[in-house]
Amino acid sequence: MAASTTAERGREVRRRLLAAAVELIPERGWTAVSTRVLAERAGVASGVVHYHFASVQALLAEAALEVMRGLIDQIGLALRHSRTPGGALEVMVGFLFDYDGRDATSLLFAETYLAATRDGDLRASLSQIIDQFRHMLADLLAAQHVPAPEATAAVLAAAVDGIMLHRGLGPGLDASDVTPVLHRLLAPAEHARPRTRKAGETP
Amino acid sequence: MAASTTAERGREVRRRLLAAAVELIPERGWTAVSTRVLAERAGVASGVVHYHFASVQALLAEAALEVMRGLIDQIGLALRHSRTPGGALEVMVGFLFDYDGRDATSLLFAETYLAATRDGDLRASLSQIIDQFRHMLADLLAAQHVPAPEATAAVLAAAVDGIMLHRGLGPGLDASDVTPVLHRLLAPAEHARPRTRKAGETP
Amino acid sequence: MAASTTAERGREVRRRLLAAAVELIPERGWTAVSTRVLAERAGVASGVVHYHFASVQALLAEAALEVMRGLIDQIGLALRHSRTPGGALEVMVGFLFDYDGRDATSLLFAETYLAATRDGDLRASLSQIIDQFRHMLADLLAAQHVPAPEATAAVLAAAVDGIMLHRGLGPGLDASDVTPVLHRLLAPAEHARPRTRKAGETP
Amino acid sequence: MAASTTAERGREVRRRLLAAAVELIPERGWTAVSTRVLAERAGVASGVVHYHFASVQALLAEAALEVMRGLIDQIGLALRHSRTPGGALEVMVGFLFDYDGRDATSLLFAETYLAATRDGDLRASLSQIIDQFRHMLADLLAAQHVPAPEATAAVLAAAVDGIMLHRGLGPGLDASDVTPVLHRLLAPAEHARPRTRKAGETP
DNA sequence: CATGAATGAGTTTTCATTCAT
DNA sequence: CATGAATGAAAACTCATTCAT
Repeated sequence: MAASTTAERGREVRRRLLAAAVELIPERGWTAVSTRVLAERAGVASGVVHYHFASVQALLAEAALEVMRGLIDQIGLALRHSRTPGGALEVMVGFLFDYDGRDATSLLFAETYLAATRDGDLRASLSQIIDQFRHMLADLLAAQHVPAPEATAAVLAAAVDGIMLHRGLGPGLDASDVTPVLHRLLAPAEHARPRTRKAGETP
Repeated sequence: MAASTTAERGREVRRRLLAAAVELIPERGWTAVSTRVLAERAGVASGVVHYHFASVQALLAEAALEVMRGLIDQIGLALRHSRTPGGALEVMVGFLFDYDGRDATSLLFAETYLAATRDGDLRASLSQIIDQFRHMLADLLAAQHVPAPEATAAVLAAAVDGIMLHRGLGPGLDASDVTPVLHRLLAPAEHARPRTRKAGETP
Repeated sequence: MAASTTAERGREVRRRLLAAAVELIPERGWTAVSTRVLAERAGVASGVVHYHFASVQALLAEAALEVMRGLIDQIGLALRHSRTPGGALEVMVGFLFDYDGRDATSLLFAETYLAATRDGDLRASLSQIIDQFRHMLADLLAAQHVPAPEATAAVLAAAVDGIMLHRGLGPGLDASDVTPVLHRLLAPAEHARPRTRKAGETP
Repeated sequence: MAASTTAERGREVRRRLLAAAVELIPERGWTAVSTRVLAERAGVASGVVHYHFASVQALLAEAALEVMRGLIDQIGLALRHSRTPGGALEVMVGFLFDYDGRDATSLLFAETYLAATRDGDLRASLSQIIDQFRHMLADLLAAQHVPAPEATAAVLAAAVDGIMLHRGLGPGLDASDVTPVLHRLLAPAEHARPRTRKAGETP
């Protein structure tokens, strides 16, 4: 409202296009999102898409990465409040089971993973996001004395994505079943017989 | 050799089309495999595709499912020879790290998972394959006294697919790092009981 | 007429597209010949263009080269009947002034020359045609004892094209004016003081 | 330096646009020079093009004609210093072989010639430039007693452009081969009179 | 069984030009 | 003077599918 300069309206249109992409990628699938539907959904003329973005691919990538960064930041924030490995896992499982594998967000993730296999730039950006998340999670696990925190974080992150993927195929993976099993990934530290660890040792 | 009846040649053409699809899905992506390209790769006339298959989608689905069934049968066979939970896991990790996440087989899996989110029939078939595999793995784990064998099997299967997906993004997930962490998924029965760990043992 | 097999009708459509290109290149200019106008002029559906040709460029190139080869063959044929250098020149000037620099054929030549500067394949093909013509003309001039036949042929061919180009800009280059001047290109043998030349000597 | 009035900055922008056009016509081809690219290259906003020029065509024409006038003036200046027909020709050949037929200047000439066939105004302007050059050259040839000076000038100018055009197709037209042949165009006056040729002299 | 020509709607992208600011 | 967002038509090209042979 208010000012509405030309530049502001331009930015608003750009934002609408990104929002349209976020809706359309899960609805139709990455490769089926066309200039035409994007423009229609955003309520703009078709030429506008390529005025604001170099290509449809670039628009989709920007939109998808924005959402993924947002969600991962959110998870990161929640994780920072957990104080035990079990707590961290509860947070992640909590997010995971907010989605059922066939909802817009899950599909957006899956579509983006796959699109990344065909687009080097997207792959690089996505890879960076995953890396950041893994490091953050690893730091947390390390602080909670989970052994092999880097590898554990990597496996945990991958497992979560895999579960999301499998849940897309149908029911059969309930939080109540999955959670105790995932807990085992962090368990050794607790279950193992206490032993003395030398300073600086990489667990 | 032999007769080469018309019917036989027909089946041969059908087989060639399926083989072409298996090559092209990873190469170009599910939605980018076209009639023309399929016919070219199979060395047949373009009209043939719709003679043998109801649609391109149907052809792709049949081809992909065949490969997936084949690979999963292979894993099942290998699993049957394992006698400990650790052995079973070695088998799965062995298969997983035969592929690097960007090879034809990994891509075929990923493409098929995603295509299944848009195609009900494909989803049903794929879901059935995964289910079968889960049950088989669960039976195996149950026989080896792994607790919660169904859930463990489900998480393990999902984790393997998730790791495959993440490996597609770039390096950073080596078998040597991943394997010990995955072992924990099966471990609790053993770990729960205090035991002495030898020096240098990887937890 | 008669048989009209599918294949025959296909070839006929292809021919019509080439003919349409030959008309449209001079009419609209090389870069302004679009799929749509080609299909319209040929009386076929738009998709047919890319069924028969890899690209519009490829269609235009094939069409233009065909015409150029045809005309140059015609000139070659006529030249073979000339018995003196003057006669050869009359033939070329005769052809040149059949066109006024703004007719379809002249424009097709000019357009093709220019398109060749942007398309490597076309340049190679056109270059070959010009080379052939130069060699043929050089042989003729050599047989008629014109000194430096290769260079003379090259200059003569270039001059003819240059005159065609300039005639496109407006009047001012009449055959009656141009012909005697062009004759000088062949003249030295006559004008020069007779001298003894060794066999095989390149002047 | 100094004032930098609004008007001055306006003229500067105009100049930058013309310079951009001179670069872009050979780079991309006349018809492929777009408003956006022009504005980008000139470092100005896209709307500016239509503020300073009636159309892109008009901008391109003005830019191209300016360059052509400049080059022809340069040649004219050099010609004025020549005192023999041979000297004049050396000047022209010197300019011609400064370019290889595929350089920016040659392409600009070729592009402009062709654009002129589609644009009446451009054709008129270009025609005038060529005419002026022909008259100037003719006067020079007349002063040096070359017969039929007008026609000779016209053929010479056309031949030079034709050679430029042919050189664009590939190698095969070296200055050392072409020059002696072109000399014949002016030669009759000299050659007609018997003379003694020194050994090694290039005819 | 198989062919391959044809269709026509679909795709992404580029464009000159306009106009409110 | 200049900006830069927007328009809508047009570009080349691809596609699954149909069908006469």
